[in-house]
Amino acid sequence: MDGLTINDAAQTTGWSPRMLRYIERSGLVVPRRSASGYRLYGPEQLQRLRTLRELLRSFQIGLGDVGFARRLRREPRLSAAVTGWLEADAVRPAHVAADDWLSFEQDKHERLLVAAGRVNS
Amino acid sequence: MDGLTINDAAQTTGWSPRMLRYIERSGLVVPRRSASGYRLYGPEQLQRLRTLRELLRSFQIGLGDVGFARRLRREPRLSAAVTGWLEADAVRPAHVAADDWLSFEQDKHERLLVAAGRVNS
DNA sequence: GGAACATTGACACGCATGTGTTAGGGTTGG
DNA sequence: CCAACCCTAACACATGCGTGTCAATGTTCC
Repeated sequence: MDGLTINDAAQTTGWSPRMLRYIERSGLVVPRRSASGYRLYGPEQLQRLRTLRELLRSFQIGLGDVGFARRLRREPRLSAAVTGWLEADAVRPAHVAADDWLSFEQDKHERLLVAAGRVNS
Repeated sequence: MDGLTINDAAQTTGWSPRMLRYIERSGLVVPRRSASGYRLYGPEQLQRLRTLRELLRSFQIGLGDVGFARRLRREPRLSAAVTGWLEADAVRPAHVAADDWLSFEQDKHERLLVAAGRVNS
C-alpha cells in the first residue's frame, strides 16, 4: 500500500528510474518489493535518495566511493590496513633512530597485513 | 645520492615505471627529485610501494579507493556527511516513535549537510 | 661522445561506472 | 480490455582508471 512506485520515486528524488535501479544494484538504497515484484520506496528511502544526491554533488564523489566507505565501516581489517598504510606518511617518531626507520616501517606494515589476515599467497 | 631511480624502484617493488608515475600523480607516493629532475625513491617509499601493492591485491581495491580513504581522513566534513548517510541505515532508536522517524532522519540529514558547510546552492 | 638511462606528453586499449533507450513481457485499475 | 504502469535484459555511449608503448628530448657516466 504505502511506498512510491519507481517513477514516482524518481520524480520526487531527482533521480531517473534507471538510476534508482542502478543504485539498488549497488546496494546503497534497496526498496522492498510488492507481491508482484514492483519496487516500493518508503519515505525514509526517498529521503535517503535525496540526501545521497546532495552528498555526491556537494563533494564530487561517486556511488563507488560511498560503497567503499561502507566497506570501510564493515570490514575492520580493511579499515585497519588502509589506515595503517596512510599513517605511514606521518612524521617519524623522535625516539626511532634514522637507521631503524626502515625496519620499523617494515615491521609495522607486516603487522598490519598480518592483522588484516590476508589468506592469499 | 641515496634513492633508487625509477627503473630500479620499479624492479624492487613490482610496479612498472609507468605505474610509479601514475601513483605519483595520484598523490599516494611522491618521490623527491634530483637536481636534474630524476625521481629518487627512498627506502620508506619503496616499502610503501610494496605494501600498497599488497593492500590493493589482498582487498581487491583500487588506487582511487585509497585516495578516497585519504580524503576521508583529511576532510572531516566529507567524513561526517558520508558517515551520517551510512548510519541512516542503522536501527531506529527505540525512543523515537515510528511517526517521528522520518522527520528525525530528515533533521539529522539537514544537520549533517549544514555541518558539512556546503556552499553550493 | 655515445650507450643507457631519465623526463614529459600523447595515442591506445580494455574494463568499469554512469546513464539513456528500447524490446519483450507482466500488472493494475478504470 | 486497454492505457499506463512495472519488470528484466540488452545495446549504446561518454568518461575515467589502469596500463603499455612510443616519440622527442635531457642526463649520466665510462
